[in-house]
Amino acid sequence: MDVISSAEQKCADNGVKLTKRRKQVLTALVECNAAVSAYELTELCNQQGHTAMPAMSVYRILDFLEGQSLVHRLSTTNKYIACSHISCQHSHFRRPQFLICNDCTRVQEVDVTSETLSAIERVAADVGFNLSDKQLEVSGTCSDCK
Amino acid sequence: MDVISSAEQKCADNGVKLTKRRKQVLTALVECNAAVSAYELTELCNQQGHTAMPAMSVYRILDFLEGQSLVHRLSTTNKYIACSHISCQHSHFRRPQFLICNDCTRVQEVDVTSETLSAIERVAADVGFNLSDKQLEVSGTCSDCK
DNA sequence: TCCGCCATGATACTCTGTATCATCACCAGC
DNA sequence: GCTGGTGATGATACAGAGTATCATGGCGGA
Repeated sequence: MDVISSAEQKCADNGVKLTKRRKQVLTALVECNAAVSAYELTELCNQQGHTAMPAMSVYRILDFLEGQSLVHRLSTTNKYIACSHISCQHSHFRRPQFLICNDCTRVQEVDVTSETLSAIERVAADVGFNLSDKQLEVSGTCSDCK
Repeated sequence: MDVISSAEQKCADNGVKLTKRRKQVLTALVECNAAVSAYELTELCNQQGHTAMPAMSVYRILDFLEGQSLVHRLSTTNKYIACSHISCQHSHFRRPQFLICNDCTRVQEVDVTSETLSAIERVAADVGFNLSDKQLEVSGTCSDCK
């Protein structure tokens, strides 16, 4: 079962539809296999595109896909990547951690270990801070680039 | 010794100057005691302002101040805060961790514990990733807002 | 078939950040 | 004091990112 079919299934389970346009955006993002900005993604869609994809739609569709946990938004770089776990039964109850390569912009999605999380929570708790559910983003150099 | 004088001293030690304009920006940022965008800061400067402060200058000056570790840039929100340690002898050899309150936008700057850092490094190393020197930013709710 | 709802199209706008060149202030050397 | 160089600032224009708003289109249910 390919990625898009899995995504379609997940949407159906949630009672929403993965329309043609949404598929087109998700497909482009999956295929480019990197973190891209909304405008870069617009361009990608338009390259393979039959009908023009306006940037406005890409933003809306990315919001939708993010809500379905099919894509992730990296707030440090304002870019988007396809979730690594579309085809599996992985749930996002643990906060994801993104390793962003400074050289090739490739992004690796890993799970934060409970060890990491509790270490961060402890530091936060010391100053009376409650963590919300946001993800962790750290940058560095990936195995290919070093 | 007040914050601005300390900042001036640190700049002098590095052989650079904290000019009148730079002081003005730093003062505004210290006084507002929150994370603000470059344009918000521009407005703040212009409110108390004698002579108009162009946004362009604020960007340049923020770059400068960041280079001197007098301010920090939060990349998840594209905002800036004054460093909490201007008046003390704190060095930034450890990576700072920022706790960002979703409600009041107040930001708490704490040191990453070596425990946290090594936990994250271990996860990264598992997938062949070398961390660079960037800071950690997590969001949540501060003690005043909960 | 008609209506309503949601997705998409289209346009305009704001906010953020950068590039570029002109001007100014300050210091060194004469 | 004058002059020239250097770094800081001023001013303008532009590129990029994201939002607001209203119009249009397609699909399912009554």
